[in-house]
Amino acid sequence: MTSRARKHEDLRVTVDLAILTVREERLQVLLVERGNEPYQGRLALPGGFLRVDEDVAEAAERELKEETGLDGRSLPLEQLPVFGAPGRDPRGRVVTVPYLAIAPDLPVPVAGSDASGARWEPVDAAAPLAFDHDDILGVAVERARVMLERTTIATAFCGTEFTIGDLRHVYEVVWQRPLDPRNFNRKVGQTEGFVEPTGGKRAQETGRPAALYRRGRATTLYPPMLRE
Amino acid sequence: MTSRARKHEDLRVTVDLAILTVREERLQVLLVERGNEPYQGRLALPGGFLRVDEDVAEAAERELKEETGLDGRSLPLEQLPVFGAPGRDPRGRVVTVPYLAIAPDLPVPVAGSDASGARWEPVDAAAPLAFDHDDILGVAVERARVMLERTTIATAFCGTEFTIGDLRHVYEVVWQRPLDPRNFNRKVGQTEGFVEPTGGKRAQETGRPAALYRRGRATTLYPPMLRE
DNA sequence: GCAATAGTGTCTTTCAGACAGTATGAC
DNA sequence: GTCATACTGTCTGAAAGACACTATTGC
Repeated sequence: MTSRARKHEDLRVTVDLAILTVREERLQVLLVERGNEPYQGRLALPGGFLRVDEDVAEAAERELKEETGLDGRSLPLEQLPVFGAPGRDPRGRVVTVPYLAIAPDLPVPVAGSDASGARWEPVDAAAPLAFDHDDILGVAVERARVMLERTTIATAFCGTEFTIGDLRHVYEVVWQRPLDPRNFNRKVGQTEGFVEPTGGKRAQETGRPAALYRRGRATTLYPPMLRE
Repeated sequence: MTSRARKHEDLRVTVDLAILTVREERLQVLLVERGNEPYQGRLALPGGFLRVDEDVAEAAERELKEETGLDGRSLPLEQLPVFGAPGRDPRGRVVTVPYLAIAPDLPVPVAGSDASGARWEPVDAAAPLAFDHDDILGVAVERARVMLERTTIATAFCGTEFTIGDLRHVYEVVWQRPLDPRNFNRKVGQTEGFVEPTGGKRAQETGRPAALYRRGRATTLYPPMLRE
C-alpha cells in the first residue's frame, strides 16, 4: 500500500443487501421504494452508508436489523464483489459492498423498518431497479445457486422445522429445475449432518404426513449436490 | 440506499494484490518491503489507493501493471471479500478491496516496479506481514484452492506451453497433496477443452520427453476436479 | 542392455440418474 | 376400499481411486 500524497476527494462506501427468500413457489428479494432523488419511486435493494466506527460486516448486520428486524448473527450473510464504477451513483463517487442474506419465508417485511414500503418481489420480475442494483441482484442470485451446491445453506431458506419436500422445493425454486424426489431424499439422507429428524410430523390436507427435520451441524456438502 | 445527512469523515479505499505463482516447488506470493511507517521494513502485499475516476477493477489492473509489468487483461484477476475493520490501518479509516492474481513463474519481479524490493516469498513463510495482510493472503490462497476445483485457472500458473506433469504439479503444490499421475492424465484428457496438444515435446535430462499442451477454450470443469 | 520419466489400460467402488413399488394418512 | 402424498428399493452408467503395465528418450 503506497502512501501517496494526493488530494482527497469525496468517496463514500455503502452496504447493500440482497435478502432472498422462497415465497409462493418463487425466489423473491426484499426491496424498498426510494423516497428521494435519484431514482425516486423506483425499487432498490435496502442499504446504507458505512459509518466510520464500524466494520463493513457490522454495517451489513445493522442494515439487516433495521430493514427486517432479523438478527444478522442468526442469518448467513455472504459478501459479494464490490461495485465501484465511477458513474454508478449520480450523487458522487460511491463504492458499494453488497451482501447476500438468506431468510426463511417471513410473514411479511417487518414494519418499523428504516425505509417504508419494503416488500418482497420475485427476482425475475424486479427489474428495473435503481442504480446498478439489477446487476447486484443477478450476482446475488447466481451466488445463492452456487452455494446450494456445496453448502447446507438451503436450510436457511426454511424455518426451524421443515420437511425434505420443503428443502427440495428450495433447490427447485432457486435452480429453476425439477429434481427427482427419490434421488433427492437419498442424497440428503446419506450426507452426514445435513438434516436430523425431530420425530415430529406435519399433517396436510391430503396424503401421508411428512416427517419433520431440523438443520444438522454440517455446513458443507461433500460430495456436492450437482446442478447440471 | 438511504440518503442520510451526516458528517463525512475521511475514508479511503485501497486495492491490494495477492499475486500468486508456483516457483521452486512451492506456492509463492509477490511481496514488497514497506519504505514508510507504519510497518516500515515489513513485507506487505502490493497495492495502492483507488483514484476517483477509475473503477475498482481498473485500479487492480493498474497496480498489477505497476508492480509486475503484467497486463491485467491477460491474467485472471479475482476479487476477494473486502477488509474494512476500523482499526486495520493506523493512519485512518481504510477499506481495502483485495484481488487474487494468478501468474506463471516469472523470471523475477520486474524491475522498475512501483515499490522497490519486490520479491517472491513462499506463502507459508510470509507471516508476519504488515496490516492484516496475513489474513488477506490466507483468503487468497483458499480461494485459489477452490478455484482449481471448478475452473481451468490452473493453466494460468503455467506458461503458454506446458506438460501435463507441469499442470499436475500446480495442483499438488496449491493443494499440498500428491495426485496420481495416471488418474490426473485421464481426468484432464477427458475434460473437453481443458488443454490442447501443440504437437511439440519437451526434452529433459533423463527419461522420455513430455508432450506439450496449451490452454483450451474451456473455463469451467464439469465434473469438477475433486480435492478431498 | 539399463535408468528414468511419460503415458495407457483395467479393475473396483462410489454415486448420480432413472424408474417402480410400498407406506401412511384422510375420507 | 379410493385418493393423495411420503418414502424406500433397484438397476444402470459415469467417473474417481487404486494399481500394473507399456513407451520413449539418453546413456
